[in-house]
Amino acid sequence: MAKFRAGSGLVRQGTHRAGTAGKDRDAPEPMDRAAARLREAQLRVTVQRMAVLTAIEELGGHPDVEAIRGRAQEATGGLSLQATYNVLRVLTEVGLVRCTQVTGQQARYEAERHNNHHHFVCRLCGDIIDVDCVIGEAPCLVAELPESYRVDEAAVTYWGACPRCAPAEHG
Amino acid sequence: MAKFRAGSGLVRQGTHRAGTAGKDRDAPEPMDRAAARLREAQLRVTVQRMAVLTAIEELGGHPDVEAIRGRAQEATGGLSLQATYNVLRVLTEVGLVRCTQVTGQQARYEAERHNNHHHFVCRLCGDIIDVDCVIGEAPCLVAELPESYRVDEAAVTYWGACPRCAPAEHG
DNA sequence: TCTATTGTCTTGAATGATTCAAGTATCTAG
DNA sequence: CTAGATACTTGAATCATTCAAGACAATAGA
Repeated sequence: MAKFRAGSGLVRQGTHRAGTAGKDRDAPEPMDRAAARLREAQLRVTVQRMAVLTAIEELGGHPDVEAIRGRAQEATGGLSLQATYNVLRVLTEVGLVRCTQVTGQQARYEAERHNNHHHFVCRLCGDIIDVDCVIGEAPCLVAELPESYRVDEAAVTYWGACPRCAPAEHG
Repeated sequence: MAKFRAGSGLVRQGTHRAGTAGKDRDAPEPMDRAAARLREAQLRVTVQRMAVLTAIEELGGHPDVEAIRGRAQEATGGLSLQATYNVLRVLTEVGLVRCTQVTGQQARYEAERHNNHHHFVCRLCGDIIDVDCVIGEAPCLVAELPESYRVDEAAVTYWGACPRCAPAEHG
């Protein structure tokens, strides 16, 4: 869990005092990618943002805020809950991460991969799993709605029991 | 807003002191239907449950807890928030009403009509509108999931801007 | 490299929907 | 009509999320 700081690594930027820390020489690859992503999105590059973005990518799946914060703290040494929320909101706004909020659960996040997938939610354990859309790019978008409705997204959520919980469901 | 009580009306039940109030002789039709529905569902018939069920049906659309309580209070004269939640949970459990919870909004309820429809959600005003499924009974249920996953429902949510909000969206 | 400006982070408190708990009132079977 | 079970009321608690003010850091410009 190598800690890192905002300006470190291959970042070509006004401030170019490379190796300030001296100990994070071999860690930075994913962090630098995160920094590049942030710049592309016109966002300020901060330790917290890099840590959160990297945490989501490395955790995989659909972690919640607490899990993301926990992972990000390993890299930053301390990340406030508020900052976690702030960063997640910003990252979601610019489309770097995707927020999925399921009935009665807290928000969950995942790295945006632009592959138009949907979600399976286990009613028992609450786990969320990606499901590729078999119908195509925009699945059920052929809704019978008047033209006056602007539809920009169709989200499909499958409900059921996952393999681990399905056996226990018998009763 | 005629108030009513549990045993009133055409209810054939142990307690048969009809006309206790004497003023709600012509109102009871929807309430009695509610009472019948509750009994069919093996639930105890209470003023609060009848009022909530009737409120949801008469309100139409997708009212939230507060709206339902407000309407139900007109009939009961006073319905606690807790009771509203309790009743809604029970009614949902037995399938008399359907709960729809959308990202970041409070829960909304609608009368269950068993017609397999989906929802359009306006990103701006949060309004929810029913959308009939064009593909058929079980729309996108052909998910590419391993057999070990038990899928029992596929919910499609369309996101966009409703007619009232769409014009304001132009920036 | 240094400084100013702007935006972000931290801390602590507030919000709001929902739920828990204890006591009272009501429903239903007998 | 009574007993027992269940539901309702009141009041407090929970939990994710947000608001607000001050401390701090990142970027642009000198």
